[in-house]
Amino acid sequence: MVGLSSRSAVAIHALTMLARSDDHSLTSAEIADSLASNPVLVRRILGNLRDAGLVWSTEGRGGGWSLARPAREITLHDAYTAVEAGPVLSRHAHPPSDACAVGRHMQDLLEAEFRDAEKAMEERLGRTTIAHLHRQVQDRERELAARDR
Amino acid sequence: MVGLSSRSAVAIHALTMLARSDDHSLTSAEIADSLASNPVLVRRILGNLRDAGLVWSTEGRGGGWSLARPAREITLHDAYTAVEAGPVLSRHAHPPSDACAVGRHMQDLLEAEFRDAEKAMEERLGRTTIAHLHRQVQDRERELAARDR
DNA sequence: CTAACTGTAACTACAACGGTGGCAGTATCT
DNA sequence: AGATACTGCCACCGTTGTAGTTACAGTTAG
Repeated sequence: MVGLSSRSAVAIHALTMLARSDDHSLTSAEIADSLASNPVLVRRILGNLRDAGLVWSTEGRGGGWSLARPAREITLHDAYTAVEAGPVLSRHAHPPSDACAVGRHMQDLLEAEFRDAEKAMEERLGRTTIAHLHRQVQDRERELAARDR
Repeated sequence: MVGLSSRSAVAIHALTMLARSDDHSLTSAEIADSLASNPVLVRRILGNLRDAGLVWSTEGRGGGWSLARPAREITLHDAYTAVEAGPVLSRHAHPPSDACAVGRHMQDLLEAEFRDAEKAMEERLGRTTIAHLHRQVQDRERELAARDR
């Protein structure tokens, strides 16, 4: 029931913020503010994104984070795989009994099924880019501005 | 990284065992043996499957568990939804800041994306039935028997 | 009435999570 | 030089969900 960590959500949120300000870098504190979280957590996750080549950071005063490539070339799947290590559907906690015909084969069979299912999910995540989310945010902001006029 | 619980794996494993012995019921102890687990855990999970109408149980001596409908009418998705409550991709831990344009909309946008992705996964799980897994187990057993001849 | 089951509650040990504080390293500004 | 503002990293905390276990009440068949 607990689901996976919320790291993907944080990563995608941060990437969208970086896409929004592509002319200047953002600090982990600024991103943490938007997330109502704290800078260390943000740096942990953005560190993963950097290892995956999605963003880069500069140290020292005036430092911060920027996208390493155009937002339209970063998918949600990229963010997901960068920060979320394990499988989504978890397998048997122990290997089942070898004395049972079902036990002998179920692990293999489930592995194949679960992998396919996860692949379907990841494939769907790969269809949306950060640029797409960024544009949606802009559209919604424009809509709000028009309503207030 | 931790992924979801292994309840789906247990549920599918148990359902396949029940499909295999559709003329007699199985006890939670027998199923637990095959899983190298323990009966209480099995009863917990099969209880969920019963609530979902996938299996039924009889109490008392000679009691046990049976499928409530044909194995070809039970998909992995049925098992999954019966035992796994929460979302697979987890959302923001907190609502983001309302003071940030990205924060204002990201939760909604992510919800839509993640829901689509989860749907893709569930749709794939819905394509495989317990009967299918059962047949695969039989095939593999036949293959093993042929090899030993 | 005893044996063999389900059903459920209570408990343990453990792992991962979000979150926090501290501090070394690094770059910029004055 | 020295202060300032960042990243990077480590160690720790409290909370939560997990698998697993014990215990026991309820139910049915022999």
